[in-house]
Amino acid sequence: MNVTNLLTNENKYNLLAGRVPLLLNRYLGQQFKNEGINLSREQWSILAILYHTDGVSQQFLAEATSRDKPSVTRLVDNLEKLGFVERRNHKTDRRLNLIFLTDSGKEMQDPILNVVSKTIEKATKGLTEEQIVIIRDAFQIVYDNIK
Amino acid sequence: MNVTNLLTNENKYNLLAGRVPLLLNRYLGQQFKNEGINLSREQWSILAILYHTDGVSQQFLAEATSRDKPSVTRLVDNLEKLGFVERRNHKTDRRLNLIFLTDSGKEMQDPILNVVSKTIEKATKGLTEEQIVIIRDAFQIVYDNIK
DNA sequence: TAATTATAGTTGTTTAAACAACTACAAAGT
DNA sequence: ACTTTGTAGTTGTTTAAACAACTATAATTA
Repeated sequence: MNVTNLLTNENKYNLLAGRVPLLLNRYLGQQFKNEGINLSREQWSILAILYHTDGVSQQFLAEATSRDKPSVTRLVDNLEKLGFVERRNHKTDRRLNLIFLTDSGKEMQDPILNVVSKTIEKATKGLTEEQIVIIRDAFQIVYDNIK
Repeated sequence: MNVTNLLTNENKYNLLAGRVPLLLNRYLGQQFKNEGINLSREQWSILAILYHTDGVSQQFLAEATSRDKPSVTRLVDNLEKLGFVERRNHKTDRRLNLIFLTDSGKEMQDPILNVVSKTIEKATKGLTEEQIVIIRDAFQIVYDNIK
């Protein structure tokens, strides 16, 4: 294929980190609110890990979400205030907090996934699986380049 | 092509608005800092518009960067404090601020574009133009779906 | 012309990201 | 055992995003 210099570096930057992620995050936040779910998109990213693996350390959450430790400390603070998670001490290693879903947090799983599914289905309407797979592979390359 | 359900909706969400944009933005901020450029990535997004079209309204900047008006007010505040832009009154419509680059702001253009180019070249090393074009078209679809 | 509506921008508040500096604890090396 | 190094988490500060509420001005329309 012979595609020559269609995008400047600035265009590429905007493509990879520009308005689409910004809009999608904003849009998800609005959908949560519309459905009466009192949750930020960032808080959801933490809950999403816990729905997969409950009872992990903050360090694990930081790595899994590519955030730094202070960011996770505050997200967990706020999720704890909302009553969705709780910190428990590790049995033997007193440095670790293990983060567990509360019953209330577990009850949120279905409603949250519902909103996320509707949101992403609307957002990706018209995209082929082929496009999505290409994006996935391309983003993996970018991730490896700068991680 | 027959690719069946490779990604869940949650995976798709993370793909479009997840860690890659987060990491790329963080990485660009670090590169600016390394090069002694006292500028946030968000401030750069405003300067980038002005390097293309100097002397536009804050409303224009808001639409061009998909930010809301308060966000632009504060970005312009901070760029003004840094001495890179100035607000001027519109001749006839007293509601409008027109935002102009200062000499100091204009002097930043080359150093900034240098950092952005290096950053994006490192980040996209190994991507084909074909992949980038597919991402561009796919993101346009997503943008139209949720804008 | 006066009232209404729309547009441009600002301010207040909450939540989050990034980074530096810090405390507490565990593990390794001597 | 003691010191050093590494790991886990917190706190302080600055910058930004989102949203609501607000002021000022312009455009519309009754």
